[in-house]
Amino acid sequence: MVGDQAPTSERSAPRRSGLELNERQRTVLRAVVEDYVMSAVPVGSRALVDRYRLLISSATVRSAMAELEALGLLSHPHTSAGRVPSDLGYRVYVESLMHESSLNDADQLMIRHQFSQVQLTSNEWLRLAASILAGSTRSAAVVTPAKARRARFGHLQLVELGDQSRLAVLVLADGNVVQRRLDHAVLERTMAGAGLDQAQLDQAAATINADLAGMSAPQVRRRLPKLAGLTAHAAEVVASLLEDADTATVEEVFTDGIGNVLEQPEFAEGAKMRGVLEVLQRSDFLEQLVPVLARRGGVTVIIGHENANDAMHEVSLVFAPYGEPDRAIGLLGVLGPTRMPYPRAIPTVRYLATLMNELMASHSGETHD
Amino acid sequence: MVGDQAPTSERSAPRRSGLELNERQRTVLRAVVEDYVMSAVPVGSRALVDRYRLLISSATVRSAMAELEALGLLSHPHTSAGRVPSDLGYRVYVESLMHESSLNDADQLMIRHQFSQVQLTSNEWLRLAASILAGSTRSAAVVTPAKARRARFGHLQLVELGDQSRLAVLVLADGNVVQRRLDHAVLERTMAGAGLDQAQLDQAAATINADLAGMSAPQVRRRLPKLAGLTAHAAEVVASLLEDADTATVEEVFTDGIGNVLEQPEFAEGAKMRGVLEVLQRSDFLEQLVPVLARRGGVTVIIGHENANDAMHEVSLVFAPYGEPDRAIGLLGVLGPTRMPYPRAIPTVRYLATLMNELMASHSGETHD
DNA sequence: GATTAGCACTCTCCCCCTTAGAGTGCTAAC
DNA sequence: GTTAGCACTCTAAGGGGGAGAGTGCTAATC
Repeated sequence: MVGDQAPTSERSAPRRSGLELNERQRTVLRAVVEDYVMSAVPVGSRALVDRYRLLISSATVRSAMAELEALGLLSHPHTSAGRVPSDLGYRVYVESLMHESSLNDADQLMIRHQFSQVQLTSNEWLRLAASILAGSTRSAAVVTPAKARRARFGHLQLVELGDQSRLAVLVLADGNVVQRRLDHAVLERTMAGAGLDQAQLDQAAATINADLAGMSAPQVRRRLPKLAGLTAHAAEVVASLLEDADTATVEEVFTDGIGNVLEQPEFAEGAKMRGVLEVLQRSDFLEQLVPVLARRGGVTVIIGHENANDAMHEVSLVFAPYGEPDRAIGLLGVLGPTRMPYPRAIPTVRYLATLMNELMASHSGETHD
Repeated sequence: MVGDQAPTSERSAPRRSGLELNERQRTVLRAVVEDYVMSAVPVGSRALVDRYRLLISSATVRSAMAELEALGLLSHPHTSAGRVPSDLGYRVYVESLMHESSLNDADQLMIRHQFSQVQLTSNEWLRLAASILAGSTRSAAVVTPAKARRARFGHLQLVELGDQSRLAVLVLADGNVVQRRLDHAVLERTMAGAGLDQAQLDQAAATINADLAGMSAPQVRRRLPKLAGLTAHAAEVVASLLEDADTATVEEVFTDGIGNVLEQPEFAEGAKMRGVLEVLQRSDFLEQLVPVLARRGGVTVIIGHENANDAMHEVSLVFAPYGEPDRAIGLLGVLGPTRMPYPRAIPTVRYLATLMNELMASHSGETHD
């Protein structure tokens, strides 16, 4: 179920055996995590008893804490400071201690309302989703557009713009649209100087639309030798566009709320955030995450060192795929310090993923329609 | 030349009279700025003499510094620290002290080479431009897509996708492409349940293409009552898309190198960057900047408090418009601490703006072709 | 008359020390 | 098993006290 060679080593359940916690340990761990998430200050036994009205003494809490530390769930910044959850501690909390509720109705309504006010452009959805995620979790939000794993031909349109420039607009089977201006020097050469009008372009496009329906880039390539003239040239462009779509790292990533993270004490020195930002912007990090998360489905939480990428060792990701498995898949989620309000983030991410699914379904055509 | 009600109060020349600096003052100011830009440490008279081999004593430098301070060009963090340039000091430096060279040939070649390796998609250009700007100036780069001030109809295509969903693809006169899925419930109602095939869609699109050529949103609106059926519905969609394009804040802003800025000592505490990021992402800040910069042309430098936006008081912008004045205008530039390497940033921004112009021109069709 | 050497003065930065306080771990009593 | 008590540890905060960098002024110099 969990890929072995996955780029991230997240786990979905506390699979280590000796991790049966007794009720007291569970209570203490839960309280430590929740207190630390709120306050960002290492939490001591005394404070815990006071704040959570535990009906036991601080000494008892201390011994429970010592046990939890031995299990690797808590750690000690130094001898005489309070306890801090380890990555594993958060993991156990997320898996089995957290009170996870679905998003309350008021929030759901508010979110739906915001979506209803926006035009039906998918980019606007993505931006809005990022904005809502960021605002609601006080973390950084990341949303990638849904795209098919392998781009397939949908529909081509060749447009003669007023001033002799030409544009190829390719609608992919997954509904995304890519475009490219045509180098008209090349075009004219192809046509041996013959003038091109819209009718000719339309005809070429029609031929191609009939010929290449549903094809992937390699399939179009194989078809190329059978074509000639303008049609061949256009098919060449189609192949190239499909290849671009295949190889492109997730093209546009919508982020929001990076400032939220910069405000967290963990990232008070801004330089710490640098590596994270770079990984997010430049590398194929998200691209690699897509198939992993898609396979798992639902919300995946990746905590600190569970992330194989070094730059991400101090942050947690709460992500979910959205879209239709074999059609177009995108990712959305939040990124923040490991000290993240998981009970808030997880339902929010889950809700937004289902919402995006709904939106995509209702506006992209149910197949049984 | 400089707009009075412009959202930013940048100036293009040191217009205050009593600002005739003598040669010594100029030398000292230049040295202070350059030293401070490099080191980020307030610079003292002694260090200046040593490092810049000035053939005068530190006492002389001190008196020159005192004069510059009286003029408001330098300031004193505290009694016994070195001098730091004020915003005005940087302004004078940029206007009349800086040795501005154009970008050296090697860099130019390197940049061109990178562009030549990228497919002819305008989004890729923008991303690449941001990446180059960020890397080359060690600041944050911002690039907005070129778009027309007022969107005009270019070419409409209605696509029947395989699964009964329909897509309107509108090519604007400025070459940008916007799309919208059509709500087929509405469509079916319009057509009174009649099935729609691609031929009908093509015909409607053809009618509209002939009818609406070059129109802006209000013009299309006025034309609406004269249309009926599918054509009217499509024209309605066109109008709505044009209005979206008009009112949209700059949709996608490509940024890169935010981490560069977070590394600067000025922004060591990450929270300082928060306001800047928010202004950049959320507000219509850049949108408002477009007409101002377009009117001025060339590279505009906005230093610290010259920026009317409070959040931007600790950063400088070096920006230039690109594109064709009456067609489609975009912005590109860098954002960093006021302590910015202007002599590097300005030529780089200028070069990239001209390069983008070239790219747009060569791929969008010269009108005399 | 501009420039410079000399000097007193100021202020930050850093190091060190001390103290207060929070928190622990252990032990013995309950 | 739980708890009170206590000694111990470690940090964080505050307070000198130089050291050093830098200034501004004045008087001497070119």
